[in-house]
Amino acid sequence: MKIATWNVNSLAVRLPQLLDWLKTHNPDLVTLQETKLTDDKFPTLELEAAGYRVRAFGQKTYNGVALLSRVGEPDDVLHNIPAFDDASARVISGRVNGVRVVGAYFPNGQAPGSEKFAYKMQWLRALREWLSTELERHPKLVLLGDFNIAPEDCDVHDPVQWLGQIHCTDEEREHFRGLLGLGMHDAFRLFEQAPKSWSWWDYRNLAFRKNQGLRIDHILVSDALRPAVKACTIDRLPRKNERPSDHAPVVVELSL
DNA sequence: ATGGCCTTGGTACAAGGA
Repeated sequence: MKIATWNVNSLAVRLPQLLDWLKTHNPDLVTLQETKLTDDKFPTLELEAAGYRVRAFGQKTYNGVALLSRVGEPDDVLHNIPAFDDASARVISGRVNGVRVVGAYFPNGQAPGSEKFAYKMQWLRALREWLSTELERHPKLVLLGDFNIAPEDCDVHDPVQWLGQIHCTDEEREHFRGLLGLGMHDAFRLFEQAPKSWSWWDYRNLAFRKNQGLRIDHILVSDALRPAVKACTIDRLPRKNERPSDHAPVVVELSL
C-alpha cells in the first residue's frame, strides 16, 4: 500500500501535474493540501476518471484539503479537528482498509510572536489532544501532510539563518516531538536518507536549483504500523515542472 | 538589501505563503 501527501499550492493550477503524477506512481491513498478550491469547484470527475474516490474539504482562496483513495471508499470521514472551532479547512481524515488516515495542512504561523503563531500553537495543542484519543480508537494511524515544521536542524538548508525563524522555533519543534510522543514515527527518518533532503523550496532566489529548502512535509505512522513501513521518499521530480508547486510529494510504502 | 516568487481576487496591488 502506497500513501502519498502533496501540497499542490492550488489544485486549479496543478491538476494536470497531479493527474500525471498519479498515473506514474499509482498511490493507493493521497492527501492534498492547499487545494484553494470550494468543494463545488473540486475536480472530482477528473480524479474519479483517474480511478480515485474523492473526498474534498475546501474553501475559497486559501487552505483546502482532500483525500483520494483507489482502495475503497473512505468511511468515518471527518473535517478538521473535532472540538476545535476553525475557520480554515485544514484537516480531512478517513478510514480505509482498517487504516486511519489523517491529512493535514498545519497553520503556517507567519512569525513567532504574531497572532498567527499563537493560532498555530493552539491548533497544534488541539491536534495532539485529538490524536491521542484517535489513536486509542484507531491504532493503525497515519498522520501526513504539510506540517510547516522543520523538526531538526538537519531538515533545514541553513540552520543558522533559520534559527528561531518560523518552522524552526523550539515551540514548533516541541509540538512535533509531542506528536512523536503519542507513539508516532517520522517515516522518512526510519530509513537512511541523503543529506539535504527537502520537501519545500522557496520560489525565489533559484532556491530549488541551489537545493536550499526545508523538510516540512511529513508522514508519521503509529506504533502499530511501524513494522509495515517499507520505504519513505520525497519525489523531487514534480518540482522541476514548468509551473511547479513549491512543495514536493512525500510517499510511504506499507506492506499491508 | 526586512526583498527576490507564486497564487488569489479582481483588474491595481495587497495579502498570504514559507
